[in-house]
Amino acid sequence: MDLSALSFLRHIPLFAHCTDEERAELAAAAHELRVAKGTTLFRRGDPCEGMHVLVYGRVSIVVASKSGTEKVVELIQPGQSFGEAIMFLGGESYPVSAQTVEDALVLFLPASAIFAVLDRDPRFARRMLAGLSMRLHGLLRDVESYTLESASDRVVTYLLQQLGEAASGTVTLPVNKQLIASRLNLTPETFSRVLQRIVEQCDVVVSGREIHISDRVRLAELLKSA
Amino acid sequence: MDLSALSFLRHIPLFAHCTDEERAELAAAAHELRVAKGTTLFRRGDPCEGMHVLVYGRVSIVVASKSGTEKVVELIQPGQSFGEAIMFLGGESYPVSAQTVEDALVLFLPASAIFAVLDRDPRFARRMLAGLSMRLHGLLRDVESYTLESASDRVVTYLLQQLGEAASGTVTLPVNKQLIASRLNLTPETFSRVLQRIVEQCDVVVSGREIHISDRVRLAELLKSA
DNA sequence: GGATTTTCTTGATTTGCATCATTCCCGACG
DNA sequence: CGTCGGGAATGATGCAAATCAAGAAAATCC
Repeated sequence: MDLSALSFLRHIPLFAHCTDEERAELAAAAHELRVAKGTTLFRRGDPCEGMHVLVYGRVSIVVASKSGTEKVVELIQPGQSFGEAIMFLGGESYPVSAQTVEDALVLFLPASAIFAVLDRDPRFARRMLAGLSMRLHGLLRDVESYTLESASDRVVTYLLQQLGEAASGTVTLPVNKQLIASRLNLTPETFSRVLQRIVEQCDVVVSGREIHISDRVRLAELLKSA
Repeated sequence: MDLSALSFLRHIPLFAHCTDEERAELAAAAHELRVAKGTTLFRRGDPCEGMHVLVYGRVSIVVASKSGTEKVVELIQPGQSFGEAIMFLGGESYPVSAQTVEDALVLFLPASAIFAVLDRDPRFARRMLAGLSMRLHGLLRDVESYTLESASDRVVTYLLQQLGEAASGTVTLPVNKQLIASRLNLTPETFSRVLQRIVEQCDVVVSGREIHISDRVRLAELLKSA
């Protein structure tokens, strides 16, 4: 158990620059969770006693309104950590729920272990601060797109972002379209229609979760019309 | 200059538990900015070389879309810090702009000074992590309300939050209604109409920026109808 | 391989909020 | 004192996206 956790940690950006002893210490305290698709790792209101790191699989972070509707606020990819922020607040319970979208391997790191390393290694503290800052930055971008971009702008922005720097290429949606739609704060219906419009106007081809973009610039044109 | 900065820092939560030497060190490096209402402290794209702390006055953090519309993402109150997150990312430029809404006094703390203290005091690192986490939590709540609450729910939620625990009382809007509306992601017109409906249905009285709420529960009722 | 469930698409209709356009209010200031 | 100007209220209209309602297409299961 600890052995594999140890080797995983080495490949997680947040822990990549830790010393071997630090990683060993963390690995010793870690719990490996091998969980099936659809498992809830924690739900809103649960006490938070540590942080999670996703090794493989996908995890969705969702908020639920009292009217029952759920919304994906974040899709966690392998290598990403989640739940740190609540841990640092101390004594707070989770404001969101986390569930696996596929079979997954998750490491759970107890708060005590993290704090122990944190107190003794300022470089780890810096990395942690940078990690939280990046998360914050991401959420800010989300707020920005939710509040002042239109539905189709959000889809285009998302595709361009997934495409990265490349002028053309194929974007593979990490999860099914419903979840992507929720992540972009639109209904599956709207997402479908927007995608269709993009296909018509920007010679983009969609087959299943694969989206082939032949010209990045052509796609970006759609944003200008605003 | 340094003398007053020193005494200010003692009253800022983030620095309240620092040692006197640490605060002295920070104060020595700090710049005091006394700025008039309407001053831009930084704008999107500017390089980030440190963090800001608001001593008095109000500061609005805004994002701007390419179509020219601006949106308030956060209203900074005295005692709050802002701009740390970008500092920790290192070498990034601001994704938002900050401007004063009233005459204000702002402390600017260069990154080097913060990092110096950070590297030597793990307790300060923890406080900083907690601070960022709280910010993150706040943004998450914003995302939640933008995406799954209606306009009137957002207003009610805001009022209840400002009211705090009290069963009744007066909420004073920190800035004018246009900015509050923007902060809640609605137009001034809609804000006005929603307020009016609240006045009619929940015996709430509005006079200028003062909002008298006679019964918290009565106000909260409006949320249930969803 | 066919049946059943889930996911995705497509169409018709509704609606909440923005937008546009006035008007009203109140403090500032000559 | 009047008038000017930004902030706020109110009314009429438009529109983007949600909702409702079926189908079509995949994926999953026996």
